[in-house]
Amino acid sequence: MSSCDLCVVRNRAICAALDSKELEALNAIGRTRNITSGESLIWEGEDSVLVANVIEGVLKLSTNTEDGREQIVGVVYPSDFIGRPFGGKSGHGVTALTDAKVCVFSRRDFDAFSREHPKLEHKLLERTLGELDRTRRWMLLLGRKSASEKMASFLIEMSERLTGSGCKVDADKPNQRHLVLPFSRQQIADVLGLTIETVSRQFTRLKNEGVIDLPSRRDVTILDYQALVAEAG
Amino acid sequence: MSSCDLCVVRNRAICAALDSKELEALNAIGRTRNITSGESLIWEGEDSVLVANVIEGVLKLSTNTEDGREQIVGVVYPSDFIGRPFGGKSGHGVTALTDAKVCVFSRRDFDAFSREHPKLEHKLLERTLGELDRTRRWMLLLGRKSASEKMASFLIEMSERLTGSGCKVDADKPNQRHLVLPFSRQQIADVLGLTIETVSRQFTRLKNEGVIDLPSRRDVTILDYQALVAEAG
DNA sequence: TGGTACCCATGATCTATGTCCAGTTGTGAC
DNA sequence: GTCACAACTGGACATAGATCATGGGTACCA
Repeated sequence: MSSCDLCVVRNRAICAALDSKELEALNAIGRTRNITSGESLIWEGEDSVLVANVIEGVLKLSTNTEDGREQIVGVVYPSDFIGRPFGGKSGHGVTALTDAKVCVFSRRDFDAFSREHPKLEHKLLERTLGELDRTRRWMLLLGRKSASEKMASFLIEMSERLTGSGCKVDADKPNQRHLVLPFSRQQIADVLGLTIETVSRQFTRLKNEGVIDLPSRRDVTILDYQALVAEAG
Repeated sequence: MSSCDLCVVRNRAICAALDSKELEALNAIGRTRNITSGESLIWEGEDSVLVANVIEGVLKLSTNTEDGREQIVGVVYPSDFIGRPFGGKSGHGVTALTDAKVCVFSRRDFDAFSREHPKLEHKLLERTLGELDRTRRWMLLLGRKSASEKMASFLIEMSERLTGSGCKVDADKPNQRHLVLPFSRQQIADVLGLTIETVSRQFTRLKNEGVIDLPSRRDVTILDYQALVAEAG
């Protein structure tokens, strides 16, 4: 029995394209790896040497200007794919925001394997097209939205992406939900293209307006989801 | 002889993955279409019904907020691929910036064809991965760069993308190059997440500093490429 | 050759957000 | 417990870029 049979993302990651025999072959060239919060798996600008599937945890993709400003260009969750297949350099670093578990492959091995398995490549293509859509939507936010619109959009996105892992919707209160952010205030600022102070002020404003509650630094209770949707623009 | 044999992007578009027999089959489900400047091929939010290859011209991909602010999320050139294969809605409109010629396919037909031709899907995957890299790089610009850095980055990107079609490098003057922009001032603003006034002021500043010259509204002569690189941050 | 409509440049203001800094809260070590 | 450090909040002020307003080019059409 291959260890993949026990994998929690077996049916959601790109591996879902493979039958058990193929999966065994893929498993033979990969290995699982644990990463602690804050640790990097890939660095910006280095040659692409490895790719991976996320099994557990949340990781950020980020780029920096030479003088140290940072922009988070993507966030990946369990079952998401990481890395740049088919050559080239990695345009962004990949760093764990929480403790994480990933299934890593040498990029060369993975490239060769995927070229022989069109169903896998097809899954990867669908996933990449989806990621491109999501990224382009985020460009509208970065280029054209105000700080308050950015914050509202961020909280909505978080409540959608964290469903199941860090976000619970109570059947009694459909307009209300609770989430545990995998981000510090600075990281939220780096996602939204704002400063930490602006993010902090937006949080307190939303709290004062009764739209959210902040039980602790990493916890957010959305009290009025519709108000957020209206504010997201 | 299929009409593809005469196609100028035959060896650069995703079609390059196909042999002449396969190409004939693809050609049978596609047709060329001329688009005049300003005309749209795909509208934001509509179901994805067609995909296409660009043969001639330049087109923009853009999204809008409900109250009319626009962000250009991508620009496509000859040999680039347009549209969203494998279902879903189009997240952005596609509009010609110049007169253009494209090779269009029904999305359903194309989906079916590509699933039967892994080499085509592979090309499409490589192209999509490249586009995702480029898009993520642009996020750093939108989220973290100043107006002057944005303008410098824009002019550099233009001089790179237009090489061959609208940009000439003179061997005598390697630090100098000429380009014909496919954008109005407003469209440049929509690419950079700025207003038209800021774009205009940046142009005159760069001109006054001797970094560029502006022979006409759509023409830019870069006089000091290195200065632009330094300013792009 | 004059009209008209768009596109662009530029000056004068305004304001959202950045910057700087001081104070507070939470957390983990010993 | 308390010490030390990092994360966060919030006030005061500065400013890049937006907004508003005007006038000049340039192309197109009659």
